[in-house]
Amino acid sequence: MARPRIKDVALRAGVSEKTVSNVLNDYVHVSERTRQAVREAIEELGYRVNLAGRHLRRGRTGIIALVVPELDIPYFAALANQIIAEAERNGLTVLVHRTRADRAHELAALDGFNSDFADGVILSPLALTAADLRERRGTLPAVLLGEAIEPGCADHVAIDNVRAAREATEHLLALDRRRVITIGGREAPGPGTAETRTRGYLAALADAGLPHDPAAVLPVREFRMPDGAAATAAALDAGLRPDALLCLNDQLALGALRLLHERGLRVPEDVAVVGFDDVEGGRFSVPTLTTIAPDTGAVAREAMGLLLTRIAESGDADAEPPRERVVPHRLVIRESTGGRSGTAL
Amino acid sequence: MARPRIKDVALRAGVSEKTVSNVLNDYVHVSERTRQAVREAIEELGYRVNLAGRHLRRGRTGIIALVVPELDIPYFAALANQIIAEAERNGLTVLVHRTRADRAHELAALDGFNSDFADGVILSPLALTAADLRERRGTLPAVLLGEAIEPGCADHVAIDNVRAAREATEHLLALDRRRVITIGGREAPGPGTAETRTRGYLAALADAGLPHDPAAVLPVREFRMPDGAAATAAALDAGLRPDALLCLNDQLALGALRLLHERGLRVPEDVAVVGFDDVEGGRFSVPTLTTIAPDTGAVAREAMGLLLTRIAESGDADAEPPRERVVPHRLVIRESTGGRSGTAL
DNA sequence: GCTACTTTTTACATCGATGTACATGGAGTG
DNA sequence: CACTCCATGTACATCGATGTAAAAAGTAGC
Repeated sequence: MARPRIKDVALRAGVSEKTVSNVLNDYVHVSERTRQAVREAIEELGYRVNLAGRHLRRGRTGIIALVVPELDIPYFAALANQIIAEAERNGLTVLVHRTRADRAHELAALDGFNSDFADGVILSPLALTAADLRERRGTLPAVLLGEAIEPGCADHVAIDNVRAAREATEHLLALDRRRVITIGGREAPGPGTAETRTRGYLAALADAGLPHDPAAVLPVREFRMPDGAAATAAALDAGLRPDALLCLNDQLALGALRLLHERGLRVPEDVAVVGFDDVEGGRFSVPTLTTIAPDTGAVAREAMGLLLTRIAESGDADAEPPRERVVPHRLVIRESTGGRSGTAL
Repeated sequence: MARPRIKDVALRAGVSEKTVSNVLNDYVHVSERTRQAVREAIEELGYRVNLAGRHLRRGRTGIIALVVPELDIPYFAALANQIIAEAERNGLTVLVHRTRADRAHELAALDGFNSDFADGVILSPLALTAADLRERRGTLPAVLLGEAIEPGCADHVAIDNVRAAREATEHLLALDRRRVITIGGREAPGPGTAETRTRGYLAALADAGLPHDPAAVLPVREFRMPDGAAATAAALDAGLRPDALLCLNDQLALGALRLLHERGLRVPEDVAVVGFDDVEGGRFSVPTLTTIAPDTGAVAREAMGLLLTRIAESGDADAEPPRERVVPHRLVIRESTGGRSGTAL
């Protein structure tokens, strides 16, 4: 038999369709007797609400879109996992899109182009500009992660990247490293992860009274292992003799570790290495990886919280101004900077 | 102004709503003039179809659900990435759920309980039984990945796990290793990944005329790095003196590599290590990891293909019987079994 | 027993797009 | 020129659930 409709349930329970709907939605003024009867009818028919109908009527889907550059970058995978868990906790479902770090895709995400079903978006942008955000026409509730495009443009959750990079660099300097280079850095104004972390790095150098060599900031195309290895190779081949690498994420760092190994350089004796993100791979690498560990659970929670508020507000003219949430991070010291030779167990 | 409806477009273009709908759906019999007029009106109003309405009317959402144990296991993350890409290519959107390897969650996924929106499901089960599948009442089109629950229960895509494990084991035996143990193995009948791969391992041992020590098959709770490290530690502590490890996925292998390093065992000189999945981490580990590389692109393509066919068929009484697709794999030999010291670049 | 409430239930319109079935009009045919 | 035929366009019902407004049923007070 075809899937039962609310009408079938109503018929069977001997009440009106609206009453069934009321039971489904836990409306208060339904007598216990009726409620029971409806429940039974639902049970007997194996009825389940048709979300299409509900959606059309209510204008909400209970789906949120999560938009990340690529899902096979462990940090984003872990984040997605957390966000899905968090969504589940709130009775929501997560639709995942990837942007491949493409500006057009990111813009489309904000305007809800591919996520027409979504009540809101959590976006991890890499290529958006502040102007993009200001000109944004869509009104889809959105929360940005990571990149701090510009304060006040949209709800935003991230760690304090400048401070984190500064702390990581200070840690390296405290180990008496003096030739610290940055893999994945980009010396430029702007809100990007690369830029903000580079600023933290430069600030730490300046504080320590160390000269700054522009050649020590090595940009990469993507934040993946091959890029980390390639950039490190390029640095060595260019004659830089770093005694420490500040890698702007763990993937870059793991790539760098591998390359240093291939070049016969010992970590941390010859070169110390730090990463960002605290992915699982860095807890089992040889050597294990010192890293800045953001509280991703907090990122997911805050992002979801902000988004839910936005969704609830949507339609209100008196919506709150954009909110900023800074989540905590900490420096986890492991073997790659001389930390205690941790056991994997 | 409120979001425009099809009605507004019709009004503006001076045609009927249906005509607008026809233009939207590329219906053939619309004169070029009318088509243009409608297009302009759409443009001017910034109209976009409301998927809720369309969904209700059509009964299809263009959303498919992808259900995996956890998204932060690199293999599943990579797979998800591929599937999302494949879905995009077909104009579909992917909803992601996690089961945490929980049978109830997996069942719910098959019945579409949390994926009510989805036109179909791609499920990577870990805990389902053949009985579950046979008793399945839901009619949501579904494709299973990986575990070969039982031939003929549902559409299914996987590599030939038995053969793959056999090849990997033969590779180790060809290196004159005689004490090969299996991390993550499970000696039992059944269709699970652990079970099938273990069978391949045992078959290779038998073929080589080697005795089989039940203690050499070490089950794990999860297929993650910590479990690999723990199981390896347990094996060593139990007095096994393996000269090769067949790890049933790369995460286990990477965990094992780390632990072997901690115990001062050299890879591959003292112990050779093989994994499954060919995740990126194994291409940059020290040493790099020999592994069985499934063609995940093919997995994604086949799964999507099967699912689309199923969705197209759904409703037909004369649906095809369950289909099986075996995708190719290959053994990639790297340093952990003495392969050429590959460069990371 | 009647009024004045409140609680419970119902009929109906509605959300937005599209399928059905039919009306229209112009081209082609004998 | 009447007539078929087909391309084009339209009115209306429909998908399934729920908000609105109002009817029906119940309760209390006098």
